[in-house]
Amino acid sequence: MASYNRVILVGNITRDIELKYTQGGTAVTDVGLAVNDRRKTATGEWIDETTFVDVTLWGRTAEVASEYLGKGSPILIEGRLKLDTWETEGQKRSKLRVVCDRMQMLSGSGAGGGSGKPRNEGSQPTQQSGGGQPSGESFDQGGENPPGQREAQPTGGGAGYDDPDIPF
Amino acid sequence: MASYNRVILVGNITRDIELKYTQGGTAVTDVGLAVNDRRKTATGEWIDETTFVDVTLWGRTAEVASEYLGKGSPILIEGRLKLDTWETEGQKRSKLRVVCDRMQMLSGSGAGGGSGKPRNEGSQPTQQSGGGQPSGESFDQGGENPPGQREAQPTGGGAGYDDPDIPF
Amino acid sequence: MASYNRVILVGNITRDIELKYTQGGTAVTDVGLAVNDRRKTATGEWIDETTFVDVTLWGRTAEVASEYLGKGSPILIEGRLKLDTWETEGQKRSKLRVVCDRMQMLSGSGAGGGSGKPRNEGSQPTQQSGGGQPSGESFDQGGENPPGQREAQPTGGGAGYDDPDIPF
Amino acid sequence: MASYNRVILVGNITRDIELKYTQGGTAVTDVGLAVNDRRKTATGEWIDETTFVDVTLWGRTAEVASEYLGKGSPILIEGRLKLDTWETEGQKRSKLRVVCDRMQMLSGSGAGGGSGKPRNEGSQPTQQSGGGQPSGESFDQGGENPPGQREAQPTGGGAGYDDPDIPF
DNA sequence: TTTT
DNA sequence: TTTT
Repeated sequence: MASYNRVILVGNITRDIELKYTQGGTAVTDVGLAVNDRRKTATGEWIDETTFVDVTLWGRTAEVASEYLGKGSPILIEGRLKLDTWETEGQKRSKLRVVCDRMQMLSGSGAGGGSGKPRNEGSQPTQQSGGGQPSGESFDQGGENPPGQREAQPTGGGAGYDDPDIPF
Repeated sequence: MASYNRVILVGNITRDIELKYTQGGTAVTDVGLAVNDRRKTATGEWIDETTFVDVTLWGRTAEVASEYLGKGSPILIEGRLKLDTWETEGQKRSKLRVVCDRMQMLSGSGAGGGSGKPRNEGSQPTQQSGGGQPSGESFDQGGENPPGQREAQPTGGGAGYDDPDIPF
Repeated sequence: MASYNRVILVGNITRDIELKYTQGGTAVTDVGLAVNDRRKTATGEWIDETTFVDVTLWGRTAEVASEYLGKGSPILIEGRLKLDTWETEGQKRSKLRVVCDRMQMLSGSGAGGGSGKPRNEGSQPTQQSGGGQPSGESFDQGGENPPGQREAQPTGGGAGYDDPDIPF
Repeated sequence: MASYNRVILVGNITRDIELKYTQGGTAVTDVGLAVNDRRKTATGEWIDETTFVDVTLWGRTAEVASEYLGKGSPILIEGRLKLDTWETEGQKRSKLRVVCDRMQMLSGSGAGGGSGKPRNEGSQPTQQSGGGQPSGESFDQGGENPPGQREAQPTGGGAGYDDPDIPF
């Protein structure tokens, strides 16, 4: 019954970012991430092993990514594993991906493909971006907040499960 | 400029939970956590090393903890390191603690000190509890949500930084 | 160039554990893990979403798992994502899995399907088990060790990349 | 009984690195890390909160850090919390620190204070460095290794718990 | 292909 | 005691 699901990756984006919007107006994008690992074989050689992962960004995080990041950009992703399942020609298929809860750009200011100037239109720059998902109802009754809340960007709307644009 | 701050601990609660409320009505509690580690010394002996950490829970998470958990209860905590600083007798002091973003009870159903029946009054049982901090404004404009949002318990209010009850 | 790859999961084992040995004598097993998550839909309902992941355990960790764990057992896994790739009928296929670096049993002493008595033959009980992979050469020149090393179970041999039993 | 202890930090080094060696010849260093976080206050302002943490690096990781990193260098640290305890003037004191299991430089090649050319003498460059602690005895019986072992730098010796140079 |  |  206990459960926990956390993935933390640092890697490079493998293709330019295509921002989409759900019917409901929520930004989404599927970022390809290459995570390189060096490890030693039995014979003592170092091999490079790359893990390619698809990472789904939602809401403001998706928008920020599409503005500031592109192919090659280094990022840190915090998210969770998610199993997509579908059927093709009567065949059940499934695929693990990562749904991003938090994204952190890692390119130094000045490095290409990274932070600094927006790629597309202007917008308030966001180096660290979390929570593409609106957290539903809030019980905030007085303009007060406990301290310590993470940078949870307001998201630009939301889309229901029945949204035809959402592939999962 | 890049930054990331994540702590994940599994351990046992070292003392019963004292729920407090800030002036603004937000629940808070400081949970003592003992994390045991076994490691081998130079001489090949196994030693048990315990790390004691104070973990701050906010909002609904704090309430859930005080209802269902007590001394000895095993839990998983996801949070971040936070440096408290203060002055005593002209001396600057500081202390690292963990601020909890997510709490997961680990006691099996039926085990003492854990989940199952509430310790105090009734309430909707919550096995996994995240986000004691209200996420501020929501831009949710139409009852739609992107899928994939974590179980973010509604919090019972909020308290500002100037809240005298909040020790940090 | 920077990279990091970390997965932390808590879930339940979905099938009994089949221990295998590589030609070189290393224990391996592929554990099915079900990670349950509750999240809220757009309409405010709670849905249960389960992520099924295959987790590869090596060496002593695999042996410990096969001795003490079975279908239903709750465990915590620390590992990394790994992309398996192969070809079937001229079709490139790939699949993400998790390779376990560390395993932690979560069943309370007394709970079924968990720690406590070995499932099969006897062996020194190991609650937390890490590092199925021998770390290769050691430069340890004096029988001394820095403190703080994690419980790295001795592994039962090793198998090279060319080992025909290893599927990746 | 179950336990887990994991810390993952990205931040900037706050002071130049002083490499020390234990009596046994193991390299050690205590790195100051500043982890910056932005969060929103009750009144909607963004505040910057910095968490200062001491991180202990051992063995090859310590050496690599002292060669390639300095004040300001961005790094990712994977480690565990450790409670140091001591007594001053009859007063029990304690302090949480992080013991590093893995270090990843994050400065782009070319960025100052980071990777690229060694700071001091030459050495094989190591971007990602893990495991300052020798893993103790190995049961490797045939020169074979299972695949998938992480880049575990050979460590430069080891030091026992009774080593007077080791402050914990 | 699945666990609580 | 502090970094960007």
